[in-house]
Amino acid sequence: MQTEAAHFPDPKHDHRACIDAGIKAAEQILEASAARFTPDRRQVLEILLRRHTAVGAYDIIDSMDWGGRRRASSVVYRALDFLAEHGLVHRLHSRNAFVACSHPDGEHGAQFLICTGCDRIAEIADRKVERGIIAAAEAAGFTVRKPMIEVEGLCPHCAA
Amino acid sequence: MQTEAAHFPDPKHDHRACIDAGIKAAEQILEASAARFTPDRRQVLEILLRRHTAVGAYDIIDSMDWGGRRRASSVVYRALDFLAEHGLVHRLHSRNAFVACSHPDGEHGAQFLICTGCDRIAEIADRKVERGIIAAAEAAGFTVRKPMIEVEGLCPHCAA
DNA sequence: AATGCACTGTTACAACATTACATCAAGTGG
DNA sequence: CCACTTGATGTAATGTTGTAACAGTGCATT
Repeated sequence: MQTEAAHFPDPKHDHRACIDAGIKAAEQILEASAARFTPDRRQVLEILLRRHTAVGAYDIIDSMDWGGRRRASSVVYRALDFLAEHGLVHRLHSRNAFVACSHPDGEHGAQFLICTGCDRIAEIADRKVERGIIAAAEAAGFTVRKPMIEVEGLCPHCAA
Repeated sequence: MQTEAAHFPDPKHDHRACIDAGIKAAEQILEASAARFTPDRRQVLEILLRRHTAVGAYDIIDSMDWGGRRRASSVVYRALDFLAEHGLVHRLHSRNAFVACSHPDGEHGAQFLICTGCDRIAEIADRKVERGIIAAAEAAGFTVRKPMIEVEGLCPHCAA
């Protein structure tokens, strides 16, 4: 895997297109592993794709269109677990919230840049950072399984 | 600041000494900033120092000696907020739990190695990792304010 | 038709965290 | 000594996030 360029899209980018791309990618990935893309799962992913921010589970519930009838939180947590297993969403521990994966290509570690100005998230996958962590851990005899890196700060638009 | 060696102490180390050292360091730091080291605050810090693991707030409450009378959770959260402000404890977001700082020397970023075998935590402060994160963020035009790095894996004793 | 399986829906609850407000104790200036 | 301020404590109530357990449903397979 290459190092991916981090990406804070212009606030006025073609958002419809990036939602469609995310859904399409999900369809392919799920079809490839014979997993079902049910209406709840699709809707949860769409809600996350509609924003470039992290969204709390209960916020997702509020956004679900269930024809007036509100469902229990477990419905959404189940969909999120499923999507996370397939690498389509990530959990942001520092916010207790979830974000759509910006490059859903199977399992991958990731680092998140979280703008405290506009709440938007950029996901990067910098191999150098990952290697640095692994090296520092090894120096302590520690075997890395799952690095979690979440960085708060200001995106280019908010810093300006 | 130098890069600090990560540290998973031998399970049989002189634990009494490392608690005393932590308390003593806290006394100095708090005296220096004219902050009060009240009994609740001292006891919370001691409970965290007694373990090398992250401890949940309600677990701390259960461990407090209040002479039989249980206090409300806010008492402990207040003490934790205070200790965190003074750099004496850190919050582990991936666990919703708290850990005593292993080198309380004023403000510092930190990375945590979390053993999923024995739950013990090692805190490291690797400048190279920190610089790597900052560099990767800068490449996206992102200004780093507060990096959070928590790595799950296996400590030397559990890997063996 | 019977079976098995993945998914759905609901209740109840566990775990984590904050707000609001009353009270208390120590220090300060009158 | 008293009134006042400030920081800390005590408590109840509530808010937020996440799971466990179990019944039901739809559908493909045998």
